[in-house]
Amino acid sequence: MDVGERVKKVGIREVAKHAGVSIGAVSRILNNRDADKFPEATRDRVHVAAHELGYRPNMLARGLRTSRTHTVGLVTDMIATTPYASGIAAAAQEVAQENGVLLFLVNTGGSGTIETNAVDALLAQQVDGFIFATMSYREVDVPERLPTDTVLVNCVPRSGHYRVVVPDDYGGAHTAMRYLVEAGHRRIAFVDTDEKDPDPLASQLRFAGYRDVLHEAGIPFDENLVVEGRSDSFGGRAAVDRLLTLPAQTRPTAVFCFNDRMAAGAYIAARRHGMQVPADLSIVGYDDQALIAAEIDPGLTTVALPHHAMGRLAMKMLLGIDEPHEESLMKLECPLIVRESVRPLTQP
Amino acid sequence: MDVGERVKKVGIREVAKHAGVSIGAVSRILNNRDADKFPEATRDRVHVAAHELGYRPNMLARGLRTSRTHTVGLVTDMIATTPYASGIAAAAQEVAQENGVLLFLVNTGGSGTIETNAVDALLAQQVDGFIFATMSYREVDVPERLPTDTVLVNCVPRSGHYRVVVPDDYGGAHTAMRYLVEAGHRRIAFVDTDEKDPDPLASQLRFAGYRDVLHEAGIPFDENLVVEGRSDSFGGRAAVDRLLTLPAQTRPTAVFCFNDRMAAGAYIAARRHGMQVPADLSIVGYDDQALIAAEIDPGLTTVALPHHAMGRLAMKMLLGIDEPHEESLMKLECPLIVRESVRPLTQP
DNA sequence: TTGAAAGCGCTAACAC
DNA sequence: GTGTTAGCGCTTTCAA
Repeated sequence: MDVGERVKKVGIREVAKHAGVSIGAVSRILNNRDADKFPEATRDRVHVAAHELGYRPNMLARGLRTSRTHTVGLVTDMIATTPYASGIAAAAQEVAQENGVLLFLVNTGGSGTIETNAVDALLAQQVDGFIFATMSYREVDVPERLPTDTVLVNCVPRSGHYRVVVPDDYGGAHTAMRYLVEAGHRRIAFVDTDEKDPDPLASQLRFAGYRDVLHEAGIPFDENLVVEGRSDSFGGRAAVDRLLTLPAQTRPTAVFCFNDRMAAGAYIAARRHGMQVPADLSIVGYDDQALIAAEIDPGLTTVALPHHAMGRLAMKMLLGIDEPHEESLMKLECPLIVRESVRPLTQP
Repeated sequence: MDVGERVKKVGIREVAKHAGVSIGAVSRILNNRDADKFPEATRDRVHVAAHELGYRPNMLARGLRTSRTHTVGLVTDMIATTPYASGIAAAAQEVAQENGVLLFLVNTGGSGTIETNAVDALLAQQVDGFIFATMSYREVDVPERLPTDTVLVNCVPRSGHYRVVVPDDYGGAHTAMRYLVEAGHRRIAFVDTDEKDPDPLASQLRFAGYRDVLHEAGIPFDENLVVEGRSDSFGGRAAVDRLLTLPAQTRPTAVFCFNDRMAAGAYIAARRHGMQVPADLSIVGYDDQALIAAEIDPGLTTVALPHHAMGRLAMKMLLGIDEPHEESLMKLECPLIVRESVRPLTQP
């Protein structure tokens, strides 16, 4: 298909001939393996020859010989249309690149068979390691044959022992709720997702943070203030709509939403009820979702998910850089991003 | 680092011994290379042995021998936080998977040196081919050493000849504008991006569609109705804000926005001016951006970018499936997605 | 200080 | 029908 423009493959052999040394010498000099034992003249000749010929080592051959391919596999259950966690992959790739490692990316869409096949294919390519990441923070059945030195991101294994990198959702929710309580809010609703199928750790932890802050602040828990809906703006809107039809005395002054999409729905519901955000209703989200949180009006105060940090850390752990992490469970902070959707409440 | 649980590598040799045949026979039987010349009994023995031993071919060795690795490299300028075009990568990966090919993903962030290094690294891994994709539709300087059989997605090469897959932005804009004109609008604004740095083909083509429909409909072009801003909701809001302070007679009844983020800003501006969408202002976006277009209130009528289709097609072209595409420039349709942000205008 | 040679696991050409 | 063998391009041990 090509018109022969693909340069005739130059291998170590041509370099050796060109430099007038043996191929063994070339290999050792180019790889700095006791290269200092060669006189500088020889080393230069080799380097020059390699450069002139445009020599590029064949990583297949090297990998076959050394059984290290400088490739890693990242398998995720991410779905095409979900920009959610693509930051994880991007960050992992970034670190890989910084270390001369190439990343195989496989999207399984969550299918177990595809996962297994992907792992097998990757294993056949002799990858040096795996990262297994999920879109939402949950418990997972780890695919068969996934090596035990794999790093899991955004999920915990239902069985077996792996290194794991997860967001501190409990802490994030706790911070957000304290922010609301300290702003004087006492009737705070929790707008949860109703998608409880694959053990939704995120939802549980965020709810726990909600409940505990209430308790710590001596605010009685009111189950009427916990509502559920689909985890998108429609679900958020419907759920908050229900909240806002409550009698004025029991109606919340603030809502803490499971995620930013639901929070966006909360804005819509509030508007439909003739309420201003944050004047009449304060709203806090979760995720710091690009294209939503910052761009909505008014800017949404929310908790950021450390996708980038998780991706980077996972790859570093896998590549064995930055050793200090002896923990095998890394919980990363979810910082509160303060924008304009919460207003301090003067105590009634 | 592992506790030796990594099963002792079983190669073709063990399978041969186990089945009582030679390694050549195993290779040919397992690869169906004139496997029919072997009696069924032998073939079975080999298959059984391979299965029992959990044999997995080493793709490095195979690749070294056959010089086909069943891997392809996808290099993009995508930025971590931009979910924009991740659909391209997901779709490409999907097709790769369907064909037993593994995808190397490299994010360059647009840096030329990183691009070049990525291409070299990928070449060293002996990938079978490349896809080069950009986040926004524009002209690009193709990285050095990128093979000429690479498929470009969402961009056209400034020089050289490559197969290219791009969205039909002119057509999309044309469709959207006709929709507006047919709804009776005559004062239609174009809210363009002001980011003209890397030749913004998208912007040029969408503007051309805008201008041409106006002309075809006999509507005079009014330069006051073309405004620019940053291509996010803030820019859209500011630009539309300017539009809405125009005197009532010249104020637009509809705005066609460069993208959905700007359209979201247009909603905000309208609201701030006490106007309803679409009652007082009709809005059309571009991109059909996930998490925005469908979830905003009211739902945004917009033009969808065929990211998924582009990714699939590009990979198919690269892998040589679906041959009928003799064209080397594939322009993919951008369908209009009708939601609720446009209202028919009764002619004044 | 350098070269020769033995493989890494596989495929393909050639024997038998 | 099946076995043998020569590499693919590289690293690495052992000799010289």
